[in-house]
Amino acid sequence: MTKRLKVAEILRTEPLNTTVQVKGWVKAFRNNQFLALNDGSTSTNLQVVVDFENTDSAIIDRIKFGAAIRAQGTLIESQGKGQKVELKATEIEIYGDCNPEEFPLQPKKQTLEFLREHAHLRFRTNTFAAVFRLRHKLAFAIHKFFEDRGFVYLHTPVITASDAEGAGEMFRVTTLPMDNPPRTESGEVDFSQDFFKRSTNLTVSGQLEAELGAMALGEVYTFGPTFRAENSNTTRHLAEFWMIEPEVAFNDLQDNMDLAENMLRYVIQFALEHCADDLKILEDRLIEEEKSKPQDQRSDMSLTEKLRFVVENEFVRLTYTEAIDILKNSTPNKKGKFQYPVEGWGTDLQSEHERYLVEKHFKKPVILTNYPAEIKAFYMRQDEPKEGVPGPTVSAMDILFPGIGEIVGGSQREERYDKLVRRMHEMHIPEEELSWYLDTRRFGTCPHAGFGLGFERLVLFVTGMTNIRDVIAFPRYPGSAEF
RNA sequence: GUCUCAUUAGCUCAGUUGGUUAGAGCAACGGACUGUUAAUCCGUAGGUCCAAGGUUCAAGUCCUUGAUGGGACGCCA
Repeated sequence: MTKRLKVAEILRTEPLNTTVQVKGWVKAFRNNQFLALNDGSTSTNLQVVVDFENTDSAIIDRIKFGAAIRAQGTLIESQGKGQKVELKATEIEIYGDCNPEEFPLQPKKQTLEFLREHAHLRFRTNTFAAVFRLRHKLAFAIHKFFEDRGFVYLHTPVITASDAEGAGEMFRVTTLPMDNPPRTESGEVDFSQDFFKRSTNLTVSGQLEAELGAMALGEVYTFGPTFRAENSNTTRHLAEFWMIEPEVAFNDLQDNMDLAENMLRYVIQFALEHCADDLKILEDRLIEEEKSKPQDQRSDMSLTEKLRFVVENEFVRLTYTEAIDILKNSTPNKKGKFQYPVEGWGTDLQSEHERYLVEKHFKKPVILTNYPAEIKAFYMRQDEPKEGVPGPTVSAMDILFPGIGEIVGGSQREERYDKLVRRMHEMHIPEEELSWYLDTRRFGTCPHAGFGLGFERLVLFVTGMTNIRDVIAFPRYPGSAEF
């Protein structure tokens, strides 16, 4: 019995003149003879040469695009150009037929929009196979990065009772009957009769729980699904996405920036080292896609050049106040080219402003820090007043990437109990609901910092895909929860 | 949620100022060829022109409403 080998292993070890067995799916069948076989282990296909004169024609007829087959024979040096080795098949077995008249995919270019509507089949295309192998490697690289640095992977709950985090609209979790829920005397839904005896939601962030872990384990991170019920319809938002949230005791804002920047550079470097084949597929796809764009809208770097550039160059770090100055004096602002003119200090930056800073002014990733307290979350550490800064700021940081915008959002946390509680009152956040969170500040509080990284946004950047719905297997967004 | 563009064959798209029988490339199918690599050559089949209403002698084409999809913006990761 010949052991089955994966295509990736065959191409790596090239066991010439031995009998090998492969199993996979037909990607092409030319000339009744040349079968391109892919088993998912690599983007490269194995050429299987079928002896059509000595193979049952009933079998030959069933070798169709998409069919699952087994092939066995001798691995030889390729007699043709285009590949080093090929399998001279003596046995072909069909596991699963694939009727070309019914199969939605075709051996030709298909648009991402079409494939999105057939998301259950799109793994079978070169592009999506490459995207999902890369997604896996990036997830692995993130775990390795933190493991190598002594972090503890903390699993924070998916169902939470807190609705005070303020990160966005939440999906409610309940087992109460929707048509006739129990009501209190005042007529409100009586959640004390619900499964958890209180109102619960899907988590919008594991940060607050991660902070609890960091207060004893020192360095923790979360990596799990996160849910936002915002009605966001963009190429960079999902209702269900995966987020990585490190939280580190005794780190300040500078440490936090270093950690985020090192992590991003590490995982991108990891992809460059371990996913060259898949990156090549995606790079070629991008070049092909950009051919239809006018010259001035094409990127001046290829995908891998862009990734190398990020790995080799330090991110630019500047404060919100400095960014406002640059934007105020920028050519587009003076010429009235911004849809939202930069008027003064204190308002949030629009995405056109972020894009200008990253893509035009600095032309590299940018870390913006020390935002106005007004526009940021309650738990961010309040800065000391500083000359030249018009209002109170917090030790926040956002990392902006070209083409993606905000990929990381984080801060040094407010560890001072009094200041934190005062801020919660100002922002009308009920203290009693977060008493467990405030306990961290009451018992052995310490400076600490953390951030959230949107995993799909990272995958977007590394794969060069442009719609976030194409880097998660089964995307959830307003009006869509298919599959 | 707002704005905007689109919807014609399995896919990607043409379709003129409203006018006879709606076209192409690719894919599929049949055949030829048999060392191909986006194979090639010959042939065949394939249409509720998104839906409903309206204008008109006449609507794929114009108008209204809706559905679906793309993009931009806002919210953010």
